[in-house]
Amino acid sequence: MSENEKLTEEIIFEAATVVFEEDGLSGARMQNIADRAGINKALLHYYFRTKDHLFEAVFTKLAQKMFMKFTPIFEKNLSLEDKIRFFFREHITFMQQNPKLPGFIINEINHNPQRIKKLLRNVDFRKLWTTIIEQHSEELYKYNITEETLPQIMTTIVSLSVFPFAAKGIIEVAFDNFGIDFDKYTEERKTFAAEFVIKAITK
Amino acid sequence: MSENEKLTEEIIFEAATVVFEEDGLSGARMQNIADRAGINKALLHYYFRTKDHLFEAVFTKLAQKMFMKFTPIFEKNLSLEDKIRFFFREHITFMQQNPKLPGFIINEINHNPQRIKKLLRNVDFRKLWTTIIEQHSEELYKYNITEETLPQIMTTIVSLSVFPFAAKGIIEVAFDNFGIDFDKYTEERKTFAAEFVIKAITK
DNA sequence: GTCTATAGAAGGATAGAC
DNA sequence: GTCTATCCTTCTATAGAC
Repeated sequence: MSENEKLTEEIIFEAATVVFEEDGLSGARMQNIADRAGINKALLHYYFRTKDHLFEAVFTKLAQKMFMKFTPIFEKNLSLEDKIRFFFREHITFMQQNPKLPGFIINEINHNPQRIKKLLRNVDFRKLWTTIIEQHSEELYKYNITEETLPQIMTTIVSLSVFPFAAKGIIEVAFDNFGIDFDKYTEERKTFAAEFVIKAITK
Repeated sequence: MSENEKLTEEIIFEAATVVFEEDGLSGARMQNIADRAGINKALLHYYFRTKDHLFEAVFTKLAQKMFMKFTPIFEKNLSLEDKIRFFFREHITFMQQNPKLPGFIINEINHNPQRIKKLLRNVDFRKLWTTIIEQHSEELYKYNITEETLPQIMTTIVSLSVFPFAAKGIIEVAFDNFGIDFDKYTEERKTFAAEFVIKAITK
């Protein structure tokens, strides 16, 4: 694979990323991707054979990028409260840089749940949870967290972080009426969401 | 308009609702809608002229259905805490019956923000908020709610309610690993989310 | 490896019979 | 009001020259 070939493939991939994120699989047009990459439509097929192949490559890369952002939680040597603060700060910062990613991934998975099954089949969620429990066993008595409330709390944390970006289109319009700026809102959300959760789970 | 015409139009509308909710505007096929309605493709055009017209009708109806669920909050004569409980109970119940609606609306608005502007242009958000403030002025000293934290709290409440349904595809797969049932989870969420918010905002 | 030209399929829309 | 047949555009994909 020559230097030049590598380059072209990457240019196509990046153009495809933008177009798929914007329009989704069914709404995206190969012509649009070719135009954005500054090359011919036929070249797309030369490098990626079909639209589905190209989409699959883009989706896998983006989904991994998104989900990888969750893993530092299981590694960091921080108190539970600082982990919550760390998560919201890092995750929201990431989405500020990729605001269309949450909506894109959620939508494509809803349209084709198989995609996520394939992607997450190697992830042992239970083991991750055991890790968390063991890391924080000594401080857990302080919080309203049990085996039963865990799913609620986990989804709550993700909801608070991801939803504003997934529903960006609606929220921006609603905020218009209050004269609120979306970027300022997401910046404030990093600390608001963290303290909100900590307050709620502290006994 | 005869009785029969009314009926056909409704059958088409309902078929279109199912297909658009499932596949989105760009993914939906007129043939698919016709098949589901048990009629011919040409009839779709007879009643709704174009695919866009048909979609517009369906989207408007569904979006109104969704947003109407927020309004009782401003009417009910309940304490603030009971309003929060009422909201989660009613709103989640509604989405249990329409689980694909949140993802559909969010996605279509992200693809075309104009849609929601048109729909919400008559809603005076500021007036609604003033109403809330006035209704609960005497009890507000109990809570960590100010003009500045209001947008955060409002979006937090909606996030906790809507996100699990918008991201249903992902959450169900993640829950598989824990042996958790999505329906049981959403049922529990009605009270969990309410108490979580109340705990967090109470001084 | 990259282009032009075009095949071939799919899907939205319409004409016209009944 | 409903159907069959078909038009016409759009889009994915490929053939073939360079």
